[in-house]
Amino acid sequence: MATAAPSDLLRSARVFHALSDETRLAIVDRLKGGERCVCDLQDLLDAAQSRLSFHLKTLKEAGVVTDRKEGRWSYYTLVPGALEQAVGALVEVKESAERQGPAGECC
Amino acid sequence: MATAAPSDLLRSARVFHALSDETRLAIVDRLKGGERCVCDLQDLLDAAQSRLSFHLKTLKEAGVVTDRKEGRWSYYTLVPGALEQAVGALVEVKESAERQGPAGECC
DNA sequence: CGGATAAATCAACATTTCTTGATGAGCTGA
DNA sequence: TCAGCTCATCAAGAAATGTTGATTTATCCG
Repeated sequence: MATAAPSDLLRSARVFHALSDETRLAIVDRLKGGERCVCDLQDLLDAAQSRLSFHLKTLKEAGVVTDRKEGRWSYYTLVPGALEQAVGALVEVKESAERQGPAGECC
Repeated sequence: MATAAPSDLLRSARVFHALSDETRLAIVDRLKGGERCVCDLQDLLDAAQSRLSFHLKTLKEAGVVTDRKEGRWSYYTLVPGALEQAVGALVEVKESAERQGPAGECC
């Protein structure tokens, strides 16, 4: 119910943005099964290599995934704890929506 | 763990996109306190009227909020149930990230 | 060494998204 | 009826985003 701090909103917005693209959501969905290399994702998602690289970079910058190099491969995984805040914010909104006591008068 | 159906991803992506903007997230945050008219949000967020209208439309199209007209005012509220799916998807990813059993070999 | 492979990066382009200021539509109250 | 208010919509422009097809870097193996 209390309104969130602006910096929290900003951080959540970043995560939501990372998840706002269908391709990225598909990537994340695959990573639920564990670590994957880019070439693997390429096959699974039937996406061009540079396209995948672009989206992985976006996810990484949002802190949702990390990578690890091994030989000529890059492996990506979900970052534990990355979604804490976003989940919290989302659940709060969801619960408020369900409470829906017609609230604070206005105008 | 099971990978999500494409249509689910698409729907979640729509919601995440709605929440991927700081202004919209601030709007939603205000609506947690209950129904608000546009003019009220305008004051609370210090945002130009047409800008607010634009973002409210985006949120409405994503199914996150609805509006109700009364006289010359429009009141917006959170839609109960709108976030079910997105919360579910997000929580699944979060939990997978925490399980992080180094999974299915690759390449 | 030299060819092949994995993946990041770049350049160019199209598309989408956001912002601002103006205009228009509907309601209200004097 | 008319002035004023709330709000949606439009038009124009700026900025961000996503796609594609090179090119580049690093690694591996023959």
